[in-house]
Order: sequence, then structure tokens, then C-alpha cells
Amino acid sequence: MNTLGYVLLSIISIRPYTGYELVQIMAAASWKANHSQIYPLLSKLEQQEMLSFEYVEQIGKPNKKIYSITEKGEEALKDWIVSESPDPIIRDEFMMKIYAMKLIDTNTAKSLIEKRLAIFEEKVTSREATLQAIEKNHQETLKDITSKQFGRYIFFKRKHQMEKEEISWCKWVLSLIDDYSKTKD
Amino acid sequence: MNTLGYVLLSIISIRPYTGYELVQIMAAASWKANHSQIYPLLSKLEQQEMLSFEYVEQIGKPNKKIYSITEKGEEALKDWIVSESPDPIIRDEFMMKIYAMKLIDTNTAKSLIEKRLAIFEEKVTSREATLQAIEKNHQETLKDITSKQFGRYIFFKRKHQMEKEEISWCKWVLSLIDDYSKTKD
DNA sequence: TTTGTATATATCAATATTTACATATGTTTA
DNA sequence: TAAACATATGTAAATATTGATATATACAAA
Repeated sequence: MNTLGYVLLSIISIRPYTGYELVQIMAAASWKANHSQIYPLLSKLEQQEMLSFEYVEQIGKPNKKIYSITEKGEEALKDWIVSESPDPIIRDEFMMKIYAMKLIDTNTAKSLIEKRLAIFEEKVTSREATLQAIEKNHQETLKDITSKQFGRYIFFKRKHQMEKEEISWCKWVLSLIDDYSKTKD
Repeated sequence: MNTLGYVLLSIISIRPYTGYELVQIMAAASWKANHSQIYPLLSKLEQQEMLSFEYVEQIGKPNKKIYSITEKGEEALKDWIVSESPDPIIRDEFMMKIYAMKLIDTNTAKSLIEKRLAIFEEKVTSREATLQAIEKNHQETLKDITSKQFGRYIFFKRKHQMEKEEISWCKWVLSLIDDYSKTKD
């Protein structure tokens, strides 16, 4: 099995999901995976008996397959969890553009960073809504590190923290740009 | 040209580099790219006249090609910089394992997080060495946002901040684990 | 003395990921 | 009222990425 397969098992271990939902969960986790990758992989995992699915017929909406983890899947997942984790891969085009910032003029640079700031402010808003929902619905179990929600909760907390830091970094860079502009007057 | 091509142009826009050095720079930027990807791409960029290289013969070491950006490369790079940036992709296996943390026992979880903490403490140490070197060698130009070092400097500052935050998150999770362990006594 | 590491580049095969094509219905927006 | 969007799954082709093999020298460690 490949890494994405284990990642899907990890998410489904919390509760059953459809492929459609998994695409969105992966995107929210910044691990973008297209449905063209997710659907065939779920089929494969089902054939390998790591997952099972329930076919749900719907009216007014397309039918769906709700995947659950099997015992075999859980065992495979456990082995993966305790295995060595490679260094995280961060492919952030914006940050790589920053590297060559001196090539563009100050106003353009400023507006690029302002845009980044706005994007992350939106991310923080929606992340906070998710966190508040978890805190509201699972308040008693959040201190129970063996609860199903715990892992998901601390995961989102880390994402939230990261997004907040991006905002403060953007503001810091904007202040440097402003300081520089003043000395040029 | 593909995204990695632009990223290489971005780095080379600061100063000329060899393919070998670029592999290491990419790794330090968490954008891992193997030499099997870098070398053919540099050749292609040279053929497209985005880059030029100087062949340097060495004694006791293999010969090398030092790539510099051309005017054409710089124009292409500028266009890329002002284009829309897709959302960052973060493929962090450790964080996806955290999702399913409840499957493993408390002590195993604790040691996984301690290991993550140790890895990031090392990252911070080496990042701080890099930052101090930049601050020492370019102290006058660091406030000049049009200097070549500025982009690289604020890039590394962001990486440093991110790594520090990872450490504080690990410590927070460890404290939650300890609190839970106490309530279980 | 052999094995591993650092320096340096190159290519091939295997795998993973992205982009495009395909289908179908209900709701929302211009 | 037509176009876009959300729900839902699927496949095929193109592209990107990883892992392996290849070559060569110097140096350090086992």
C-alpha cells in the first residue's frame, strides 16, 4: 500500500466517510488529492479488505459508498503509525516566489503579501469554526487522549496555529516594506 | 515550464548554483526534489535559454556546472511571481498519523511526539545558524527590501517560526498526555 | 581494508499525481 | 433561463516524482 492509502485509513479510522468527503478532508488538511486518485485507491483498499463499504441509495442526489475501516485495515494502520515518518514535504509556491522578491517592485510585492494575508485570514476563520464545533460537541472527551476526537482535535489545533503564524509573518513583512518605503521618502 | 522549473529559477536568481547545491537547498526548504529531477530540468532550462552554465573543472572532486539565470529566465520568473499561487501542499505523514492517535497506547504516542520534538529542535538549531550567518554577513542590506538577500532572509525567518511552533505544539500535546496519565492514577 | 560519506552529474523504470473526459440530478446565481 | 455549483463516482492520458543504477575521486570511520 502507498502513503496516501494509509492516510485515508487514518481518516476513516475516526469514522466512516465517502470518497467525496475524503477529497474535501484532504484539501482542508492541505494534502490535496484529486478524486481521480481517491476513488481508485478506495476500491483497491476495499479489495485488499482494509476497508469495507456500504452502498447508500439517495433521492435527488447521486448514490454513494460509505467506507469503514476493517480490523485488517486497523492493524495495517497501527504498523504504519509506529513506523518512521519522513520529513514533511511543503510545496508552497508563494514562499518560493518570496525568495526572488527583489525582482518585483515594492507595490506589487506588497499586494502579493496582502493577498496571502487575506487568504490565510479566511482559512483561520473557517478553521476556528471547525474547532469550535469540536469543542462544543466533544467537550468532555477532548481531554481523553484515547477518544476518537482527540487526534483530530490536536491536528486541527496545529493547523490553526500554523495559519495564525502565517498571518503574523505577513504583517511583519508588510511592516518591513512600510519602514523601507518611509526611508526612501 | 513546470512549477519546479520556476522554483529553481527563483533560487538561482539570488546567485548561481550547481545542481548538487540546489538539491540541498530544496531539501532545506522542505520542497524535496531528487537529483534525478533536478539535473534533467536544469539541462532543459539551459536549452530553453532560461539558464546558462559555466563548466568548472576541479581537482580531487568531480567537475561541476554552475548555473546562472539569463535575462529571458528572469522575465519568465517575474511573470510567474505575479501569477496566482495555488494553496500550499503539505504532505506531513506524522500529522496524518496523529489523526488516528487513539489506536496506539499512551507511551508509544508519547515517544512518537518526543521524537518529532527532537527532530524539530535540530531543525531550529541549524536554521538559527543559517539566520545568524545571514544577519552577520548582510546586516546593512537586510532592511533593504530590494536587496538580493531580503527574500531569502524573510523566507528563512518564516521557516524558523514554523519550526519553533511545531516544538511548542509538541510540548503542549505532551502536557495533555501527562495530564491525562495523572487522572488515570 | 572495506564500508560509508561527501562531492558531482546522468539516465531509466516504477509509481504517484494532475488534468481532462464522462455521467447524472438538484439548487443557486447571473 | 442559461450557466455555474454542489453532490457523487468513475476512467484514461499526461506529467511529476521517487527509487534505482551508473561513474569517479577523496576522506573518514569501522
